[in-house]
Amino acid sequence: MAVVTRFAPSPTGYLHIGGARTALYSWLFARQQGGKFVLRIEDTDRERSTGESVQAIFDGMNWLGLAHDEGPFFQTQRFDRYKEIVQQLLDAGHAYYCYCSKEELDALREQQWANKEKPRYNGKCRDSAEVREGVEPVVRFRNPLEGNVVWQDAIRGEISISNGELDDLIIARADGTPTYNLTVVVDDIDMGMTHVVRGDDHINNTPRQINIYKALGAEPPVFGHVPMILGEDGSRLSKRHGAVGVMQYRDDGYLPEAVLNYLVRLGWSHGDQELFSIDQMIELFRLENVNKAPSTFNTEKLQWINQQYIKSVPVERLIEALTWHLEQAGIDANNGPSLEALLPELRERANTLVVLAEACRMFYQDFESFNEGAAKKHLKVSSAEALELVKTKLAALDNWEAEALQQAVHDTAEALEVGMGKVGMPLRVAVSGTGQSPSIDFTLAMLGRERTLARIDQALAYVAQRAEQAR
RNA sequence: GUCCCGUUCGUCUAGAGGCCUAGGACUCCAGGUUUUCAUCCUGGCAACAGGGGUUCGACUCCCCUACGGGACGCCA
Repeated sequence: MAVVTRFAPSPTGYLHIGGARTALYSWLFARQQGGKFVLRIEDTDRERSTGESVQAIFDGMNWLGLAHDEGPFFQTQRFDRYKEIVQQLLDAGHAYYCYCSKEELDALREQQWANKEKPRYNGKCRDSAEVREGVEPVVRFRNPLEGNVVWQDAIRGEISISNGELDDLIIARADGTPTYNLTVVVDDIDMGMTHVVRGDDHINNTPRQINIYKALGAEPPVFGHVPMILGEDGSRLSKRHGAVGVMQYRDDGYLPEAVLNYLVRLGWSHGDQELFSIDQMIELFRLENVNKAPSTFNTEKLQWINQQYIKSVPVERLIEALTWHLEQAGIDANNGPSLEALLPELRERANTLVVLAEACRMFYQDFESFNEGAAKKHLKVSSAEALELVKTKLAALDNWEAEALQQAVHDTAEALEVGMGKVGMPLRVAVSGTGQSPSIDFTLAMLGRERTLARIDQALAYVAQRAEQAR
């Protein structure tokens, strides 16, 4: 039978990192098995579901490249189908009407809690529903009283829960709308789901759902419950931890392939391997190798992985991803050297695209002032001689190429009988403004003659001003 | 409280009874390369939650305890 998996978030917020990992695992499994990956939006809670959240989920999945084969399906568009199933369960005696009020139920829960019992519905309407005029009843599922529900979890192994722990859950609200545990089962049956990979907060729902499958005469799918992801401080991931929506990682300069690689390794591994291409993930991923314990998110490792990708991804791909950041930073990449020429050097020294975009800035924009620390250290009054001489030598060059440029700097140091640092660093600060750049020959070559000479003049003016002040 | 699940360096993890003097990666520290920054290279610090069993032998199997998490909604 062909494998079908799904990702079924409820649109009550952005796509967070834990959901993204669950989606990735589900997607990888489907791809590996040559199956289908379905996207379903579980929006039956109309109070909390929003259109923005739906869009945020689409954006996140799209950015990560986790394409679905079917859907997106919206549960709110399938209410007729759920009603049909509720009626079917009612007719077969697997469900019944319950007239207990919310107040009664609250009181019951409170009492049970006080008695140190597990709060459960007491089954008051299970056998003899006392019809109350003017009260719209809810529909409850008639859960078996005896026995255990046992399943082989693809990640956790065998899990067993006694039916005695379960109560008769509500499958349709008083207003007739269906609830989660029903819709999820109906959808997974209708959509032919063979494997359900989801967060382990659903472990406790699984036995209830299995009972519904049985009542409907359907075979339950294979379940795999993935552990949650904890925030950096070891507590539950929340907004407090900053970047929790996946799109935030784009904004912060991460490549989606790096995020995916980080995510796949968070809770899963293949020996000592750290870096996986998408194809390798698809080939090597195994649900049974997913860890059972929750894992803690670690930005430093994500950054390291991101850096590995920035260094190794094809340059066209890097440009594609970087373009958005250049725009955000207000940098016009047409106003200078080609990114194809520039990036091979710059990519070695950036761990995010934000940092990379900033490193590009000096090649496309002039600056008004020098970094204070760098200028103080390297644009000294005594640096003027070296700057003057190197400017003269550079200006005299016929061809503006790395080798000749390097030679000019070298000759200057030799002529003045000083170390390379005495010439290179003032020059670097002069052209970059910050004191940080790739090798000086490459930097000058990319910058071009005109900009280089103009910036040396700017630095000379600064030094002169400094000399003036010193007097 | 009840039930379910989990527990190897600070973090992500390897480990399927002898291969473990517990390996790799990130971070950190110390060196080296680099005129800067970064990359890169070398080396170092650092863990089997605790207690009982089972076994010739336990990180690996079983039990208990502790700790952590989850669930217990007319939320999903």
